[in-house]
Amino acid sequence: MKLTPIMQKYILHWGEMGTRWGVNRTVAQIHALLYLSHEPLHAEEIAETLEVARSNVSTSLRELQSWGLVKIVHVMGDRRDHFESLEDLWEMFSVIMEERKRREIDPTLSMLRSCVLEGEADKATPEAIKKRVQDMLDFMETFSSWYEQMRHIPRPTLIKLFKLGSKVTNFIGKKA
Amino acid sequence: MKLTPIMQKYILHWGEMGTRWGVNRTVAQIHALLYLSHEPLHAEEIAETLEVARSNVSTSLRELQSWGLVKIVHVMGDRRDHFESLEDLWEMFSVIMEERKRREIDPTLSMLRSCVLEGEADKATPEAIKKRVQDMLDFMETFSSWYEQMRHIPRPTLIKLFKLGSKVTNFIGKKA
DNA sequence: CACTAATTTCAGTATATACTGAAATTAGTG
DNA sequence: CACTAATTTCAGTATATACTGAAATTAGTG
Repeated sequence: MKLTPIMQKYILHWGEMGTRWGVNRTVAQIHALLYLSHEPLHAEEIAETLEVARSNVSTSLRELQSWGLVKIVHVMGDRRDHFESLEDLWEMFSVIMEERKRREIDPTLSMLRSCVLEGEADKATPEAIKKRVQDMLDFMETFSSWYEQMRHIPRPTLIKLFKLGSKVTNFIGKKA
Repeated sequence: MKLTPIMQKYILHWGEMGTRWGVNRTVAQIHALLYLSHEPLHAEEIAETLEVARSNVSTSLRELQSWGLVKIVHVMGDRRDHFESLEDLWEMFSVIMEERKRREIDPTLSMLRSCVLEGEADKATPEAIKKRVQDMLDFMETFSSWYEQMRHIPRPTLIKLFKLGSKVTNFIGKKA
């Protein structure tokens, strides 16, 4: 696939951003490329377009699939696997949130809970420090349960809520 | 400072999480240590506690200060700089959001806008692809303006809003 | 303003991660 | 079921980033 300057700019920037979020450059670039592409691409084409090794593409695609951001499709008369990205951005966003929560927030909550638990019997750790741990746990649990509720709201309602922005406070202002 | 097992567990986990979010391990560990500590620490003590080079601590503290997460305080009768972390977690969270937006989202918005702009005169890029770029821009702008509104809501109202969770939809359900 | 403690800078090195290319494996096809 | 295309695995290498320790700088103190 031949990249136009606009596509190049987009993909390079995305790769750059990826690295800042703990996603490797190639993975982010492939995701960007597949998002832009209006048709599924096969691995060979991705490798040529981004000028990276075929094997690198293979690994990166596997990673993207494990996130649920990319899936395999097949094209009639072609035995190669083709890949396409989620295109709905709300969907994409929610998939990323979900995965990051599962991989990062949940383990952190476990860690915090176990710190609090061990803290009860532990006389070596000053109370002030135990309190900090407890505060962090409370904070993250508030957040986590907020998120848990948000993800069950039907998509259209959620979008409405977002577009409403700070106007929601008009309602709760009266109530609370 | 002597780390108890709980503190150690907390700090090591935090360092680990940091790396997944594009923050280097030592920076994240120092932040965790200062958050836990009920009193400001000087650089030497941080270096000893975490068993890293003094110079590394210096650089990392500078980074944390640039984020606004840590600030210098002075202790009577001691000429060394001491450091303490923000302790309010809502504050900490909002500082991190603010910085990440400034460093990552804003530049991405610029990139997307310039892609859309160049797209107008560009005949090489297929319309379908231009549309994807436009969609991404719209999505991120919705998000960004939502965030912009949220950050102007007074802290207590915001906290109320969070604790309310999905119940907010009760209100908008009737309205929208 | 000389002295010393504290801090920062920076070149060099270590470490972690990304990437390559060849070899091995898997899976379609006649 | 032999053949070949497609894909994956993996050891080796390259690259980016983190970290160290010595030297330079800064800034308090008598």
